[in-house]
Amino acid sequence: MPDPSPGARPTLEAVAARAGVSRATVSRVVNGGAGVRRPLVERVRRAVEELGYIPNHAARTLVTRRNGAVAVIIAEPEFRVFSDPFFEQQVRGISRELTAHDSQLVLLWVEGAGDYERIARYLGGGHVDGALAFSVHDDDELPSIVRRVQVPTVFGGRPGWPGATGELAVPYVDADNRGGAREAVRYLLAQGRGRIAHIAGPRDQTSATDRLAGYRDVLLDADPDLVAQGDFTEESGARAMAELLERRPGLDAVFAGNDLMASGALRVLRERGLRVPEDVALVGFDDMASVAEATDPPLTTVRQDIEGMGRLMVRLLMRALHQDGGPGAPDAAPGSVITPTELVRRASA
Amino acid sequence: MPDPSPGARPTLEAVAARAGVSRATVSRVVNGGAGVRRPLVERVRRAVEELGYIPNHAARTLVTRRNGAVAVIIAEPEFRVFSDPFFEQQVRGISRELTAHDSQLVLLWVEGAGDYERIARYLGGGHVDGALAFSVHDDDELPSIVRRVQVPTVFGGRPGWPGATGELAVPYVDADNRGGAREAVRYLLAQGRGRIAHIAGPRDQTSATDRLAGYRDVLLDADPDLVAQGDFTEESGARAMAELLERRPGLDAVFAGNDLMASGALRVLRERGLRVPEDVALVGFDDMASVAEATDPPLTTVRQDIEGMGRLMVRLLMRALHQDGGPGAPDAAPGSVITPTELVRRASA
DNA sequence: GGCCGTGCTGAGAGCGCTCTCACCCCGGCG
DNA sequence: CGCCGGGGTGAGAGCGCTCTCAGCACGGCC
Repeated sequence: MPDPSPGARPTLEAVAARAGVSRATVSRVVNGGAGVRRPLVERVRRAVEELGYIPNHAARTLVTRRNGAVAVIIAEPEFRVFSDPFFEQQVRGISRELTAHDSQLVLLWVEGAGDYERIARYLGGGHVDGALAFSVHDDDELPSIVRRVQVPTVFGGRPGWPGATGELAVPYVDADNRGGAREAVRYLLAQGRGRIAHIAGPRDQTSATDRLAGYRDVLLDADPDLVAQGDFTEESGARAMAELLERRPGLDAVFAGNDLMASGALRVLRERGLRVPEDVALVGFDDMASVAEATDPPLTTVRQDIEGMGRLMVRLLMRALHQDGGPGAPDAAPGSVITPTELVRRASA
Repeated sequence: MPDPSPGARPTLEAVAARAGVSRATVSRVVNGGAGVRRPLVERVRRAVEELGYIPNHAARTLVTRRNGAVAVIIAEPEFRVFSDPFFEQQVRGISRELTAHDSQLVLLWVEGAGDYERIARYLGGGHVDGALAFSVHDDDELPSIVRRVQVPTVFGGRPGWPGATGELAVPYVDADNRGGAREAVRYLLAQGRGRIAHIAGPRDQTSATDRLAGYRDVLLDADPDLVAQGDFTEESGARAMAELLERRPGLDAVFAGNDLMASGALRVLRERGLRVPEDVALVGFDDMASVAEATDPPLTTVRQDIEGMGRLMVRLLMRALHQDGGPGAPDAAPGSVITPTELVRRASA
């Protein structure tokens, strides 16, 4: 009875008819009900309920030019993308915050370099209100694409391409890698450690170079041989540790660029019969639960609120979106945000 | 010059005007150009090019009732969802196939039990053409929801709830777990192994119970003490192996429910001084690269084409979608598909 | 040579919604 | 008591596209 033709979804029109009001009034009620008298609101609400009315998204988008969807762009540089627990947490934060903003998450998986054309077309097609992108490489086309198609975009991780701080700047959210690194090193210093080594992450990722910079900020005249190169993998951490031990056997502390490398370093340290933290104190970065808490001894490390960063990316984007929305405001670029880190003391240092 | 007002995207109308044809003709060309004379097609194409015309998705959806989007529903039972390499590969397959079908992937992350209401509303709102869901638990609400809101849905993994083979059946894609298990056990048999143990995965996942069933298919009168319970984690594999060794020290082969458990079992085997495969042959399942190739010795295991399964899920869904599309065909449920597995011989057996 | 396909093209009617106005009704004021 | 102003409501014009159907030109047939 409430639904005359079972196949067809009820429209605004149907609700209006049932409630005995105009389409406009129903629309107002559905969108918050501001400026509609109480009894009418009630009546419309009831009609919506009875008919099981659900607004047609496409129709709404057609006129409002908003589609309540945000693209999350994943450029796959290597094998692990998803499997990165880091990424999972970030996406979770994004998903949650998006839900809170009544928006959907559209996943755009870039399938290699040739695929950017497709991405550009999609982004340019106005299918999404904005986009979120991750730690793009320095030569990535993404920044120029989003600029060209004018899609508000927030990046995860500080971009490192030349000019990223100037005219090619993009809004981003990143942890305070440099500050966190400084804190870690200062902590080691405070523990009385004198020869603090660093295992650095890949040179083309700002998260790695920023941490290295933080290390140098504190240890202004650090012995260059106390810095070894890794690539954020466990394996590379082990290799770097071995190298370090060979070059500077007397080192008494290691600040690793991330937990994975710290874990590799720890393995080598124990193999060589060095006690942690007695002989060598060890600090990681990330506070990746599956690693930092699982090692023996558990890792003292620098925590960053990854899920929070995801949420923040969305919030930044939403702010930019609501600020103007319409075209003609080419530079409503949301500002970037650096989120604080926190030293988590466990047993390794 | 081609673009009079820089802010505004060109519409069909604009293209029509520029090409000197009607909107209808432009529409025809944009959608394939069937039934339009050659020269006109060219002219329209050129106009599209010059204006940089991109069809408005919302407008199209409004009339066609198709939105070129498919929801991927992730119900998060435990911590790792994304981080599961299994899942990553599946999503990659889905993403690729969806792209081939010109569709988008909308990620729906279920945030706990109370969140199903939101999911139902979204699915019911006709925002997506169909949905893809994964290895739902037996008491999951998802199947009943998609049934209620009538959204064509394909499941990944054979559902195990009561009635799943009858009136509550849903279309799914799964690997031939049972057949693969049979092959693995037969292989062990052919190697002359007589006391073959099994480390089973969680009882509430059909992938695990199917593998156990396959094991039993071959070893009809298997000693019940040769089966130990695990939960698909490395740790549980180690525990189960220890148990097995205690109960039946004379076992000469182990078929583990997945590679992770096999890896755990391998660890324990070596700790006890047992040689693999000389003393105990070991076979895993999944052929998860990061595990099966990394162990020492590398694992003989049963491979399943995970990415292919993802693609298949999409293909099944698309078939159901194109088959009818409109309402009124309540039971256009696509059939299920079981994909073959393959035994990969490495050094562990 | 007239008639009927056949093949293209264009006109126009929506799809379901939002949003601007015009309108109406009422209270307050002159 | 008439007039003005303001809050509440409805009418109607689109948003950009698809799709049906009418119309037109052309060729083959009787």
